[in-house]
Amino acid sequence: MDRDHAKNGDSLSQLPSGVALSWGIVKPSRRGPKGELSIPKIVNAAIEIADRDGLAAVSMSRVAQSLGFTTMSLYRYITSKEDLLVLMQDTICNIPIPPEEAGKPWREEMKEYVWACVGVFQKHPWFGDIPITGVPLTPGNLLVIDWMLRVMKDFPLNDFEKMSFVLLISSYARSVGLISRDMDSAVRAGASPEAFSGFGYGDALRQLVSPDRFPNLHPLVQSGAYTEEVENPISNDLEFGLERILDGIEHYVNEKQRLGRQ
Amino acid sequence: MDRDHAKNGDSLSQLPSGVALSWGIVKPSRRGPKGELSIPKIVNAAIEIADRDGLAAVSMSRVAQSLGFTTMSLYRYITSKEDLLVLMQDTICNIPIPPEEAGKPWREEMKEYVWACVGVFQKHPWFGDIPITGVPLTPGNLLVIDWMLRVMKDFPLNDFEKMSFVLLISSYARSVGLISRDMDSAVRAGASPEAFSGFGYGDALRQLVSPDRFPNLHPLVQSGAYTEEVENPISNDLEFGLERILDGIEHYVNEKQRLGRQ
DNA sequence: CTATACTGTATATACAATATACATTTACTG
DNA sequence: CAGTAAATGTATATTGTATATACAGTATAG
Repeated sequence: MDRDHAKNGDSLSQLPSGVALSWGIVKPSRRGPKGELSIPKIVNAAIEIADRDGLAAVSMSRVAQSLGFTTMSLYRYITSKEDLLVLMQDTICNIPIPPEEAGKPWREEMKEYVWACVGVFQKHPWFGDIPITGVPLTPGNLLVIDWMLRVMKDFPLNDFEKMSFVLLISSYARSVGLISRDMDSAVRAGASPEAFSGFGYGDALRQLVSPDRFPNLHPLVQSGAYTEEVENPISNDLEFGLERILDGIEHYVNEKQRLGRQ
Repeated sequence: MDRDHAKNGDSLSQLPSGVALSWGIVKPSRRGPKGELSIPKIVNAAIEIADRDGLAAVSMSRVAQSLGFTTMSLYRYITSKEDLLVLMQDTICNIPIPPEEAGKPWREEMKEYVWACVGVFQKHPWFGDIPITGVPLTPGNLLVIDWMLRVMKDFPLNDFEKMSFVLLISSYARSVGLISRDMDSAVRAGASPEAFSGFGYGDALRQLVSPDRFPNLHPLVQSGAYTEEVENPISNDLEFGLERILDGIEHYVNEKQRLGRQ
């Protein structure tokens, strides 16, 4: 038991400090004044600033200032700015997970997941600016993975196949989220009345993308299809890609089931 | 023609300055001393630094220093650090594109593309740290898109469907590239002999991921499948996902062809 | 030849993250 | 209850960042 305890303490303390904080691992303080600040207060203040002015606006001094404290006071709660970013990320990823429902089609639920992720990107455009450092380790992220595993509970697949699908879907969700976000911000920026037809870089590309150097891209640039100057609402575009991925998953599961039966 | 000229200048100069530079758009200097520096020299120096010490190590002063010039000299060639990042990105994306080959299966070629992208991430791990600001606009990126359109030349699809597929494949390539990169760096970091079995965060997660809060993830964490402590080489994992996407594309193309024939 | 435009540089500004030392406040221990 | 240990928030300083500005030198066009 002693060894167990030591081992436990060790393996937990080997976690990146931000990850440890996200799990609520803090050494309890027995003496000294009660902290006036708190990690949630700091994280929420940072999120508010990022929502309003972007991730670049989140500096330790700005966060502290918005709370009425000095810059260095924050370092009594987190060890570095990196911690803060981890905590911000985990906080906004904590989306409500729909309760298990008996006959719900798995395709619907995976779509629900992707659009929920996109929603996070739209609510918090800075989300995509936080670099991914590795495998998800924080509780908010893991709850979402747990959800996706629940969806695939009855698939005739092993754990690794399921994890591959989680990876596939979540990668696509991130991509879609980033694109949606950029689209949103472009719309917000180009909402001025005259900026409609000549907006974007279509004209410039039409000069630069020559038919000899870019034989296959050239017609798409000329027609304006590349720069989306013509119909084709992007939401359909992203849904379209998702349907292809789900088709691919479905095909694999069916094939596996077929092989299992015979 | 006058108006044309004016319009041309306008639309080109509306491009982000880094993008303009990537197309070689610079106002030619007629007087004054010849520049000792040049954009390629600056960009290559920056790439070297990033390759060696990561993107964070690329500062204007460090780049200038490595070239034997002062920080501010760089601003005679680029307008901001953002330009430099755009140029770095475009430079390393300029991968050799295989010549068109008659009977080559499209699936093979798409895989070739994805692994080529992954190669870029492995050669230049900082690639994934450069945020994507929007639609690709620089020549290196567009050449790759041209390649993918070439692969789909004979697909019975319209331009938008093809662009959707380009988006789908390139998004996945980026995801795979990021993961491969992180894997590589983890291997490099954990290559020390004792770091094999206890390496990573498996032990910590086994304590934190409780069966009641994470009913579906719990068994994967316990078995070590989640933290990859057990077999399952990730290269197969990523190939696996790609095959699913290609299955989804194939399924769609077949369906479309079938509908077209009847 | 000279005015012009361009080069590289020196200096300065305004931030950034964070290390360190300190006064203050609290609560556990004897 | 007293005293000590620990924790908090702050002030200050260090180092590093991007970049604005002004300037001295240089090569070219007229």
